[in-house]
Amino acid sequence: MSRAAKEAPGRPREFDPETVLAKAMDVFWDNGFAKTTYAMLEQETGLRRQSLVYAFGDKKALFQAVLRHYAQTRVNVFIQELNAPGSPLANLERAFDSWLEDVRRESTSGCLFVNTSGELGPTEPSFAQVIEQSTQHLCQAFQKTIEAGQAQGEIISTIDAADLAKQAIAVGDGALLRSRASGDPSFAESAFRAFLALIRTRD
Amino acid sequence: MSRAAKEAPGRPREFDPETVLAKAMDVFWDNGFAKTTYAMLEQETGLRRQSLVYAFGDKKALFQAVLRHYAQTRVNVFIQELNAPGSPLANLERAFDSWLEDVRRESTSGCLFVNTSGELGPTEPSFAQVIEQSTQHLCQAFQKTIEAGQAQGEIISTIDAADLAKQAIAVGDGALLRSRASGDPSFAESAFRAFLALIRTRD
DNA sequence: CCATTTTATGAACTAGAATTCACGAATCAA
DNA sequence: TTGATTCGTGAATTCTAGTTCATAAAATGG
Repeated sequence: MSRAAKEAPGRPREFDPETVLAKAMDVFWDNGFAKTTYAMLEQETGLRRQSLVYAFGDKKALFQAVLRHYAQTRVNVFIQELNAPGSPLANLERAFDSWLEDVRRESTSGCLFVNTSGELGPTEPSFAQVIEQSTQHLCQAFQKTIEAGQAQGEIISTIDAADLAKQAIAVGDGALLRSRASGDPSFAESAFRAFLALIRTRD
Repeated sequence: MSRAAKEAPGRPREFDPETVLAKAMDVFWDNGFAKTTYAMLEQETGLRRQSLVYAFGDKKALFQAVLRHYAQTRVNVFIQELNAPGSPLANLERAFDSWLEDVRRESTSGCLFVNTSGELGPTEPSFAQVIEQSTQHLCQAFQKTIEAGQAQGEIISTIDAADLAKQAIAVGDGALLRSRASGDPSFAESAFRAFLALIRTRD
């Protein structure tokens, strides 16, 4: 991964792109795409706007890189939590719990993909595509975990796992959205609690 | 409602505010708050920008009026569907069906409140308040319907109705968001189908 | 040491959009 | 008819924000 870091011809860049991307992500996450200005990005990253443009392209290209960074960090670790060994139902509970932790820590941030989908919808295909692809991966991970839970008898098996997976994502997205808008984590807590109780097999 | 329309001192306005508000709502609904320009609003409403400013105030005030109009029309008819006489479960199904119809007809619109929450979150309290209040009304309507269904034995009663109501809203919001982003109604169809199947009592 | 290439910086440019100004038009009261 | 009040219209204004230009700095290769 870290090869070919020496033989560059010109002046070496003085920053780590991943680190800068992470900082930029926070700015976009807090403010959305339209309301984020280069002045904010300069403030947070410490770079001048032209350096950002040079390294990542214009504002849209930068945001696209940010979305990919979000998918590779946030969403993928979430997927790994779902794929952990052990009880599938427990994995689901832990996944929702980690969402709740985010909501409790900084309730006004929500999910970057949810916020972006709400702000821009399908109007910017380059953004929508990144989000769509990552969401499908997440959906598959949910489905796989749910199917495993159904096979083990932990999760109700009278309902199609693919439908349940989509419902899980819908609940997560909706709850994060509402919690962000209201600044109150209790909405997400209620919704998640109800969902987990519903899919558990009765005994 | 339509009293006191004659005794105005000056020149009478040449348009119906409600009609104009409905047209403006469509523009904001399609484009979001930031991306909507006065040029678009002029195009759609037929009014000049200064007439809009004079009648409704600046852009934020206009959008606030639009949000209230949305609550009074769209959301309130939805609530009435939930409150209809007859089977509570059937009312729930009909309510979700009417959401689906919207998604199928114009899949890229979604819900104005969801889109706005995603775009602006809590940064504009005057917007967030209108949305929050309307959402609470909707939540109460869901809860009431669910409680009635539980009393009649149609709906599973081992889970708190308040939690279920929040989950219903989360599913609706999330599914509308995703369907808008992808342009595909099938996500909402799956999520709704799973939710309705889950809350129905097994027999 | 010189040519080349890439990066950093400051300033200028440009476009778009919300707001405001000034004036004409329409209605009512007296 | 006149004055007061509100509404409609077109243009000007002002400001913000993304993009681009020109130049300096720092590395590599021969």
